[in-house]
Formats: sequence, C-alpha cells, structure tokens
Amino acid sequence: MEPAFGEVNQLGGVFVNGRPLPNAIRLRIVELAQLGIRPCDISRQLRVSHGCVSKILARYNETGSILPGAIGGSKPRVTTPTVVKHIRTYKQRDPGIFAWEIRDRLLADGVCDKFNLPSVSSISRILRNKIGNLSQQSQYESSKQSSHPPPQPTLPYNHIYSYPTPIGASGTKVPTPPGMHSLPGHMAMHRIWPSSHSVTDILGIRSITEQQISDNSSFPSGKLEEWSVINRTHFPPSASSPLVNGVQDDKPPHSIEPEAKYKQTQSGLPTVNSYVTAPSIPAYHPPTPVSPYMGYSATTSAYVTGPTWQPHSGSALYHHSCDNITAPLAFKGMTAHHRDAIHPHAHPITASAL
DNA sequence: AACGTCACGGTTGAA
DNA sequence: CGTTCAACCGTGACG
Repeated sequence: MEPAFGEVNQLGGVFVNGRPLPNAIRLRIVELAQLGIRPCDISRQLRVSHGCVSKILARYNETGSILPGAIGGSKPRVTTPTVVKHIRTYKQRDPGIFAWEIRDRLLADGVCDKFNLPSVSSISRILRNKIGNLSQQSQYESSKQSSHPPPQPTLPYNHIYSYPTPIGASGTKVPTPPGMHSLPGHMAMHRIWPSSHSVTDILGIRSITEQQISDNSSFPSGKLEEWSVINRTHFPPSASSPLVNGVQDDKPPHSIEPEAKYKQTQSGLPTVNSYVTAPSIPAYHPPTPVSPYMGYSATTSAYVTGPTWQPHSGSALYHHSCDNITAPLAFKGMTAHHRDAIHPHAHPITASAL
C-alpha cells in the first residue's frame, strides 16, 4: 500500500512497484535519447531497466508524450456520454423522476438495449455525480443565469491542479491515436506535478540557482503534501510557457495526481538524486567514457546543453526542477505522426525555463 | 551487447 | 461505502 521507500532494481535504481517512474526521469530518458544516447546507456545512466526505457521511448515516439498512461479507473461501460445525456434530459423534464423510471425510458426510447442498460444504481450515481444538482438548478435556473455552470462534475477540490477537465475527453480513452489529441496548445493546462522526487530536484536546483527553499531545508518530515504545496508556490506556472499539455486529452487528471503520493524518502534520496548529484553513489561508469553525457554528475543541466537544443534561457534554469513538467516537454512535436518521429530534431524537447 | 516483448506482482480509481 | 476489475506501472527474463 504505502510504498514509502520503494525498491531497488538490478541497476541500483529506485522504483516503486506498480507506480510510474517520476516524470523527471521519464523526461530525462527522452532527452538523452534525443541527444543520441543509446537506450542501453540511458538505462544504465538512469538506472532504469532497459525494458522500461524502451517502453517510454516507444511511447514517446508514438504519442509524443512522456507521461504515463492513466492508471486505474474504468471506462464507462454503460453510462456512455449518450446515455448520460439522455438521463440528463429526462431529469430536466421531470426532476422528480425515479432512477428506475429513467431506466425504463432508456430502454423504451431505444437509447439502450437490455445489454447495456445501466442499472438503477448506476443511474443514481449518474444523477448524483454527473447531473448532480440539476434538479435544484432547474428550480432556480431562471434567476440563475448560469454564470458559470460547472459544465462538469468539477473536481471536488483543487484548483490547484487546473486540469482541463476530462469529462468528455476522458470518456474516449482510445489508445491515443497521435493525431487525435486536439492539440492542447491552448488547453494550456499547466500541470503542476507534485512529485516527491521533485524535492531532490529542488535540491539540485538550489545548489545551482540558489533557490531558496530553506524554510524546508530539512525535509518535511514526511509530509509530501507540504511539498506539493511548496512546489506549487515555487514553480508557478506563470513562468513557464503554459504550453503544457496535458497530455492526453484522454487522460484524466488522476493520471497526474498520483505522483503526489509518491513518497520518496526525503532522506533516502531516492531516484533522481542518485544520478543527479549524489556523490555517494558509485557512479556507474559508462562503457564509453567519452560519451557526451558524462557530465551528468554535476547538474542535470549538464546534459541538456546539447547542441541541438536551446533552452531559451540559462541552462541552469532549465533544469526541470521538479516533475513540474512544463509542458512542452510532455509532448513532442505536435502531431507526431508515427513514423517521422524518427528524426531527432523533429520534436526537440523544448524545455521551458523553470 | 543491444533491444523488443511479455509475464509478473503491484497500484489505482471509476463503476 | 466497500468491492470489483480493467486499466496502467516497472522489473526482470527471455529470445
């Protein structure tokens, strides 16, 4: 249940079984690959199994996203958007209608057949979750003017994560056909990515940019949430080009949020650090010492300064400080059409300064 | 040696 | 509110 510390793989890397790798690492995998570094070397450098590197790169080439897929949940089986729409309509016309009546009507109207007819409890859930206060609303609606009628079931809390909500989109969790996601360019949902390991990243950064996080120099005793807060405040989206993507349009927010739980030990210095700074770790010696990525040890930005790309500002700043992947990175070029994904410059990962 | 693939044991979250 | 179950995860091993 609670990963807490994670496990160590054969390469010495830390991972949490069942959970995605931190985004910073996913990002680095892609970055390194774009610099021409071989997957096997990336694997060793980042201490991530080659199977995983392979998978992440393959996905990136295919979808343009470095982000993990949506975990958990389930697709609506019977409560498809169409069904929901009809239910809403019934409810609007007759706010006092019972779930079982709705059910009968769905069948009678041919919206559903006996095989995909939602159960009464499903309908109730829809009424509660998706249609919600509709009935109340309808009572007041004349006066209400619906200034901002939450079009969707809005997430309970958090504006913090300003996700473009997924309702419609999430329904279509098609295997992300690359062309499909209507490019989020403007969706601009900057995802704040409160991943714990950002902590270590932050540390790295601090050493470089002197970011002052001192107020927490000693890591929050375990409370990751605090960190997420910190991250949020320290890395306001404003600074970064809001291009983010949220990726997968089809990806509901939950795919993001989980990272927050990624408890990585504060002291254990899990993942990232191990290769970012960590002098303590016996650096893996790449077979080819001459490789461009040698400078890895110092700062993450070291390898970023590749010839091919220009973080538009000091490289030091570039450092993806946390999982706060500011979007451009999350996606590669926009319409990554399957095969042309090959040329490296096609979608240079553009990093936005902090 | 490199890498694609997949079984496995795991987590997650909508239904 | 608790359970189900299908989605995804990364590792590790095989070819």
